Amino acid sequence: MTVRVIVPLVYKRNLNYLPNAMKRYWLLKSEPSGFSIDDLKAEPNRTAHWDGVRNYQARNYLRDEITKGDEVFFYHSKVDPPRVVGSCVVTRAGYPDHTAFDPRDKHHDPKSDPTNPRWFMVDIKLKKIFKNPVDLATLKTTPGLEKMVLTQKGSRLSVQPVTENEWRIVHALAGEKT
DNA sequence: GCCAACGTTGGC
DNA sequence: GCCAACGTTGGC
Repeated sequence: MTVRVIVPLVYKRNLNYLPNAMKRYWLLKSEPSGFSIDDLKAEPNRTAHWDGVRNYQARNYLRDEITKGDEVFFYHSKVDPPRVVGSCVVTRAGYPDHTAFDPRDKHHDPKSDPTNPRWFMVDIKLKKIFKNPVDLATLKTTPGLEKMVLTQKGSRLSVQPVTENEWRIVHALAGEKT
């Protein structure tokens, strides 16, 4: 009898190398005029790839940190009021953003090529559209969210980490269960 | 639509 | 490697 043991050899995360490593939390910004949470809802299997990020810090999170099973807030920017509108789960960890290779694409980047991709994306699946979205002004005045990346002055990172406590507080503000 | 805050580029 | 100029983000 042959017993096969499949051992994952490489984990994307340097620090959390156990299979049951605690999941982490993130926030993704999108202008709803381009891609809204309702657009995500309309996608097959309510799942989409998060393409078009062209900022190195955000890219590093997408490529190196965010992994399957992590949870993310969906945030609508450039609307009044800007607000957290729902939550999603990551269904695929970082992989090359193919839109960078396409000369006809809005986000084309000739410096990224398939043999050495510069930009990455993840897949997310819609979990919940909040009945009561949480607007930025509320986040900025809520105790416990003083250090949240989103509430910092001048913060414009479109992919950002969220602590577990921030995750809980924002859900409480939305009247949602975590 | 304005513009402050950021991030990137490129001359030197 | 500095930093001025430029481009972008995103609240307001």
